[in-house]
Formats: sequence, C-alpha cells, structure tokens
Amino acid sequence: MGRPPCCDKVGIKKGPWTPEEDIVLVSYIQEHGPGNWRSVPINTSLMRCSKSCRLRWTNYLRHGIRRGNFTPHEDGIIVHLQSLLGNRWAAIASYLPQRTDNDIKNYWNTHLKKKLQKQQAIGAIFAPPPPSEPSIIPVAVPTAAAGYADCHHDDMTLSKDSYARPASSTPAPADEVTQFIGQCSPPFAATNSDTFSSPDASSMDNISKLLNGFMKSSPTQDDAATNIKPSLVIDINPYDHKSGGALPPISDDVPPPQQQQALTGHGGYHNPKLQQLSSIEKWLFDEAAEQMEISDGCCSVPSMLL
DNA sequence: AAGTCCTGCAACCGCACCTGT
DNA sequence: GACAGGTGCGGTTGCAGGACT
Repeated sequence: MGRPPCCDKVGIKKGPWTPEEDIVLVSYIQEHGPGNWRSVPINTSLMRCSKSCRLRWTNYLRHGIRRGNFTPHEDGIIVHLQSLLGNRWAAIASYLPQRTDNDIKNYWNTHLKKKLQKQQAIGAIFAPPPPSEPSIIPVAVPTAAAGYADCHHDDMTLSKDSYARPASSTPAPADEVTQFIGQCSPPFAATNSDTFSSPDASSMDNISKLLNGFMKSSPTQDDAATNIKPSLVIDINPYDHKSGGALPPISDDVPPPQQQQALTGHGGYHNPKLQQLSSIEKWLFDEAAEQMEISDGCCSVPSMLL
C-alpha cells in the first residue's frame, strides 16, 4: 500500500488565505499549540492541507514575525550569510529570529541579488572602489558605528569573492561563519523585551490587519470590530509572552527537536559542519541575549552604539 | 485614460530527512 | 533494518499592484 498524499487533491482549497481561515487557524493553534499539522485540517473547518496550514502559520501568523522594511543591518547579515552558507534560508533565518526563511528568500531574490549584481558591475568598472565611497551593500548601521565597522569592511571583500560561488555549491566552512560572527558580534538575536514588546506588534498587527479586513468584509460586524479585536487577538501566542528566555530562532514555539532542525537547516541534520554551526548559533544567541539591548525591533543596535 | 510591462510577495510543489512502529 | 507517516526546506509559480509607455 503506497503512501497517501499529504493532502487529498480533491476538496482541498488552494490560493490566498482568507481572514476567516486565518482566524480559524490562529484559534486552533492558540488552543493546541503549533505542530501536529496533520490534525489541523482534520480538527478544524479548514479545507487546507497540513502543509499549507504550517506554511501560513510559520510565514505569516506566527508570533514575533516582522515583515518588510529590512534594515541595512539585516541586509548585511543576509548578504554575508548567504555568501557563507549559500541558499540555506532556514539557517540564515535563524540569525534573524523575526524573519522567516521565505521572507528572506524573497527579499534576496527580489532585492539583494540585484543590488549585488549592480555592485559587481560597478566593481568591474571601478575596482577597487575607494574606501570612502558609500557601499551599495549597506552592511553596517547607518551611523557607521565603530562596532560594526570591523564587520563592514570584510563583508565587502569576502562577499565579493563569495558571490562568485554558486549558491548551490558547498557552503563555507563553519569556521568562516565563526569568523564572521566573531568580527561582527551583531545583535542577531532578539532580546526578551525586543521580542516580547514592540515586535509583538508585528504579529499582533498581522492579526489585527486580517481582523480588520475580516470585519470590513463582514457587513454585520461594522463597528463591533474594535470591540471584538482584543478578545480574539489577546494571546495569540501564549507560549512566549511570559517566558523569560530568548526567543528561539525561527521556531514555532515548539520543543527542541524542531528548533534543532531550524538551526541546522534543510538537509543538515547529520552534517558535521552544520552541527558545528548549530553550536555556534546557540552560543551566539546566548551571548546576544546577554549582551544586547533593544533598539528598533529586529536587529537591535548595541546600546553602546546608540 | 488605457494597455502593457515589471516587481514583489504569498503560496504551492516536490524532495529530503526525522521519528515512531 | 525496513517502512510509513509527518514535517521542514528550497525552488518555483501565479497573482496583485505599481510603474511605464
């Protein structure tokens, strides 16, 4: 007997999610927690396959997600990590806890890749660029704070070299990642208050927006929207709000096994290099949680630089 | 103003891997 | 150890909205 498809092709809804569906999914996860995706469409009225539910949650509804408006610092991190790790978006996303792998992947494909191509073209004509010339790749914080300057300069050289490396080729050795991390020591990880205060708005905004849309689309709700919203939104993610620890990277607030997968990335479960990377990442997050203070949301700037 | 092209993003698909039996 | 089910990841696609002619 063959393995049944992940979801019946018949009767499964595809395409954009409606606010109503989002609410059903959020409500279910709020009650049962993320995971066990197979049971989600079974136990809800959602006519979606489990994968679709998981994707919707992890990429859009999940707590603590920040959307759009990538900062120059995030740009730099993504560019550099992409050069080091290749297209391991999940691994890269683990350094940016408030970004999803899909978001980063899209951003890379639509923005950063073009920037880099442009830069390469310019570099071919004007190489080497004068040090004072503003970089097309905005790696460092706008203030050009000294704390990131060290990271910045090597970013450029290393990245340039690395861009020639096919994305699918062998990722950079873990020690190269370590070096990068050591140079920059950026606040990759969100701190507690970072994640649990203002960025909450990201998730809350997501839900609020969809609720607003839902209310707008529901003629019977009208002015009741503002009254209903809080009760529905109130504790979208009961698992994180009161927790004291740093938000695990990219996890769905799930137990360690999935975190581990998120850290090691796709296909890296038994890859020694990536296992090493995983420990580096753990260290990174621990250290960052201790040292870094909050700033504007995701990639916070150390207080000393403010 | 209308039509076409381009861009960005959400979502889907297929494969790889893990886990439990 | 083999197998089946469940989950995660990366690549790709399709659509909506903006830009351009």
